[in-house]
Amino acid sequence: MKLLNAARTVFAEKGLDLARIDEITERADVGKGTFYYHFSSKEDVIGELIAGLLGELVTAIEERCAGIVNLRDLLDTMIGVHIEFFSNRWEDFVLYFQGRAELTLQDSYEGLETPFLEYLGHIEDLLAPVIGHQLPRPALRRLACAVAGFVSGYYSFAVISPQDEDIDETFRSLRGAMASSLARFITEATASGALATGEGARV
Amino acid sequence: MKLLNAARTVFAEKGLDLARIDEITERADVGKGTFYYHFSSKEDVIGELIAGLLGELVTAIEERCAGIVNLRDLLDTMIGVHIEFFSNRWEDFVLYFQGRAELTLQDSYEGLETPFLEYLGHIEDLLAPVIGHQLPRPALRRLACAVAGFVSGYYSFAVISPQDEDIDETFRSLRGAMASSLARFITEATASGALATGEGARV
DNA sequence: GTCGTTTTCGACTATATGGTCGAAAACGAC
DNA sequence: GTCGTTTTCGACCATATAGTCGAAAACGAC
Repeated sequence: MKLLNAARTVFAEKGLDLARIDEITERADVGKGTFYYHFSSKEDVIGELIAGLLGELVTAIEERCAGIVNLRDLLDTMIGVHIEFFSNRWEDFVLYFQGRAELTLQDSYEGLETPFLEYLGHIEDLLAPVIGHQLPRPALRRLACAVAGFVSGYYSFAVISPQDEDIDETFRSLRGAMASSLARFITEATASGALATGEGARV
Repeated sequence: MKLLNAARTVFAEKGLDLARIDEITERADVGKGTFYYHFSSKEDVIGELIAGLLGELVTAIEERCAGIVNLRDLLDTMIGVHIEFFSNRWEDFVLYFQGRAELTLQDSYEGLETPFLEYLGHIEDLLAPVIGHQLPRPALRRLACAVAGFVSGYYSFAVISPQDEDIDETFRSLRGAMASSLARFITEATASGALATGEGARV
């Protein structure tokens, strides 16, 4: 929809908080009333946008990762899906990242947390059967966090490097090394009992 | 200073954009005029806060990493410094993360980029002599991005996991595995020529 | 204790912006 | 073409908040 697209653009440009409804409606070339006819508030659009985005991402992950039984392959594919997904969708990456940043705050936008937790949940579900050991939920969650965090962490930092314009290309070239190292990371962390021990920390 | 501390707290609570000057001055228990006597604007405090934070972090990194010649040890120490630094400094981590999120936007706060680039620069300078191969600057930058991104990426995601309250503890337990895998990541990426090749992508 | 300087104060201004609302257009069934 | 429903419109309201400013307090040198 015209409004959602305009919103996506403006949010990616100004950030969730500083984006103005007026600017969204202007870009979408509709009256302000139209906006409030379709959405109940600013929070509402943000929620819809992020939920849609993560929904798509999850679908892509599920589709491409189904049936993979090898940890390294799974991670490689997962990373690959992220890269391909965000490739040429810069606005969506910013949205994803901004949404995540909101979550570190005390009062983030209503309903932002749920889609992110679902997203993590799906990653966990894919990881679980492929990892040798039987892991408790919280440990799995930590691994899912590591996977998602590593990918977006690198991506987000690479971004502020001005001389390096073709991030996707660069990222793709690092993908293999990253998948291997993540797989080893998981294998080692699991085997060493670091995760099982962390268990006692507070689960 | 009272004002800086109040500002830090409020920014970490509400986010850079939504934090109100009024709330900062109230918390600091000073008049509004006092704020504007010390800082020229909201941007000004943000800049000062982030620059101070990253300066401290860089100092800590330099101190602890000086003289380490082994890649794995260097990474382990680097990660360790980050963990220790942000341990019990939740507000500062949020600030760091929010600041980074701002950088993905078109018009981020004036002067936020510089301290982050300096921070990356220091990481690069430590990494460079320890890596076997001679790498071009942009490739080094990518590695620095990976290190910083991985650490904060995991940290930030782990945060939204509600059942897992002792993040620092958990993180500490994963530290070893992470350092090894990052070291391998770098070694492999360098050896495989992925970074050198990425060179052609746009350097 | 006086006087110049530094620092503090909070009422006030200017403005920006989320959200409302009643009227009008567009649509579509008949 | 008429009438009820859906959708659009943008002027308008209420409010929040960054930043100003003139006056007063605090300080400190002598």
